[in-house]
Amino acid sequence: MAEEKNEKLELIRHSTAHVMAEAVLKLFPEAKIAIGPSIENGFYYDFDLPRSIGPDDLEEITKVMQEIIKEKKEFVRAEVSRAEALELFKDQPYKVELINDLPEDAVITTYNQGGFTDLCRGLHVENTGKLNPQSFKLLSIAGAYWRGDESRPMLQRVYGTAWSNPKELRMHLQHLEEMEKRDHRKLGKELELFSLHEEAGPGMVYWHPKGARIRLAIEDFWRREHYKNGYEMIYTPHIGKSWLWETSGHLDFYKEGMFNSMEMDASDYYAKPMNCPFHIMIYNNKKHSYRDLPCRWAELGTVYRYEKSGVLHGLMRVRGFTQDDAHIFCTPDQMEDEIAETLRFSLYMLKSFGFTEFKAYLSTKPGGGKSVGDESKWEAATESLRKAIVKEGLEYEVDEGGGAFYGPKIDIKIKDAMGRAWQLSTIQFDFNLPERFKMTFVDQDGKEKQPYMIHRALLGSIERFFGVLIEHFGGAFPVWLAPVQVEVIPVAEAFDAYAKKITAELKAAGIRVEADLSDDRMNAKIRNAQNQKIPYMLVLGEKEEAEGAVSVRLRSGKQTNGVPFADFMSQLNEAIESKS
RNA sequence: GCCAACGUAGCUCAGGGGUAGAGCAACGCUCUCGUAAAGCGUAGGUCGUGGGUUCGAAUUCCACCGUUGGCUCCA
Repeated sequence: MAEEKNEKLELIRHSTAHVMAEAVLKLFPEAKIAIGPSIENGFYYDFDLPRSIGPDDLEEITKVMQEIIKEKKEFVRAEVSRAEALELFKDQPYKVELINDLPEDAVITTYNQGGFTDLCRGLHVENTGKLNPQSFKLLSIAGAYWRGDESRPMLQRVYGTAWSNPKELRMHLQHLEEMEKRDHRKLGKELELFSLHEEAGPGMVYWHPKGARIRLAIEDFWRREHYKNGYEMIYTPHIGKSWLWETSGHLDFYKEGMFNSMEMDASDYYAKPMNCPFHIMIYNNKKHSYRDLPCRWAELGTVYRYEKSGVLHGLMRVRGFTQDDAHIFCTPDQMEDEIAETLRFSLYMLKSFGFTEFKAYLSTKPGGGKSVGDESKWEAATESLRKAIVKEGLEYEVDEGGGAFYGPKIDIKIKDAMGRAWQLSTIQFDFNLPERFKMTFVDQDGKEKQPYMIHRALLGSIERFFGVLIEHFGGAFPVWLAPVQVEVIPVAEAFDAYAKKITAELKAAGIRVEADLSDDRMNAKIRNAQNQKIPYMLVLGEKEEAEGAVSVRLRSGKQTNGVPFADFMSQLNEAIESKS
């Protein structure tokens, strides 16, 4: 059923793209058209236009599209020879390029909807009348390179969304609005969590007190769990001499991603784009026995990468960020257990933050000699990754040849409350650095051997993870993460003393609590606390003071009056404990 | 880095060649209040930065910086 519906929507979307192309050609007869596929929730079409278009043009295009739809023009499929196709599209250079790139034996098909013919393998709805003029909407215009190639011309891409009826369209637009409301950049401002400052450095995150409280709650939990799971914590510097980056190979392969060097005492220092070389310095500080292994060393390591200006995005893509990094150094026969354990731990951590849907991506050895390390190592490592995924019963996809040159990896993507996928965890083998830094351990047979090195981040970067959390919870963090867990609200100044007493007791119990002693009216105080999405509001007045009780209002609006303070405390602690 | 749009008060936004506007927030005063915004008042801006055009630029033009939507990139 669902699949059938998706297929139908795909036809609608792709057909709408054709209608848009016809409309654009009507308005801009000299336009060159490129490609126009259906995508998730909609479609796009790429055009090479005589001038850049804006929102007003979208309206014009929409009107013309609606007229075309009303004409109920039939989509007619035709098979043509290569010569015919080239003749047909002789004024459309992008189409000509596509035709020339089709394999020898390809069956070339076109779709004609009366007046407009497009090179297309189909399929389409029977006629434009099957589309509803009120159930599509052109959303945005963006630049896109022809065939995604930076060196080719930049085309104008028009994005649209299309549905089978106006109600579905309305629901989708509402969904988009909801996503906008949850945007971490907007909520970060409203809830005073963090800020970015162009004058102080783009892509550098400033954590405000409330954001810092959440971060500390995340980090405390993270450290506790890492110690429980056999990790040691280490700290390493933020900058290092060029020797490190020459040895690691970063200066050869990754220099444009690094901040420029600082020259001091005739040496060049660089801000670290990765923590690995530093962890290796600690490893290489002494000779290791097989008995020492595995070493599991974790660090919330802040790294700096000079990301291109156009890719920065709130907390999701920044230039300075903290990886929840760890490196595992182990013997070949420990590898399989270590990988399985790391994956289990990773899923446990993500589940603790309320994520329930996961998908794994296994990336294997790149072809064409673009990799280091011998074949047998790659095979063994890839197999251990695959086994771990299967053991956890995870759904997974294999990205054949998608691994980095230095080793295979697993990436874990989660789905958030809005159904969007985010890549968080990564577990990667590294066959490059142990070689370059000449890492060894002494095995049972007394011979020096190279350890396996596994690089892993569970949350990814703390900044990005925070951004994902903000959007996942829409700013309404679970109690254990909420920057302010309890807001104490006296109904009038006369009860400030009781409010202070309750606040002090909560604070002494380690609760993140705030009292609103402003001269706002109680209603306004509730509204403010509600807008801050504080999980518990304690309203205190004459009755509560007399009974030593509190009236509890949840951010859901649910309230229970006259709760004995001790009862509230245990209810609160239970909520914190259960991470709900 | 590329294409496009945008940048006005702490925030959200209006204005658009001739003395810079609103709401919220802030501050002061009055009100002492029972579950989503009390009232009055005060203060707050080189209109992103630099340059050009003009008698005069926040407004027009150019360059730069940044943000946003995408593209490319993310060994």
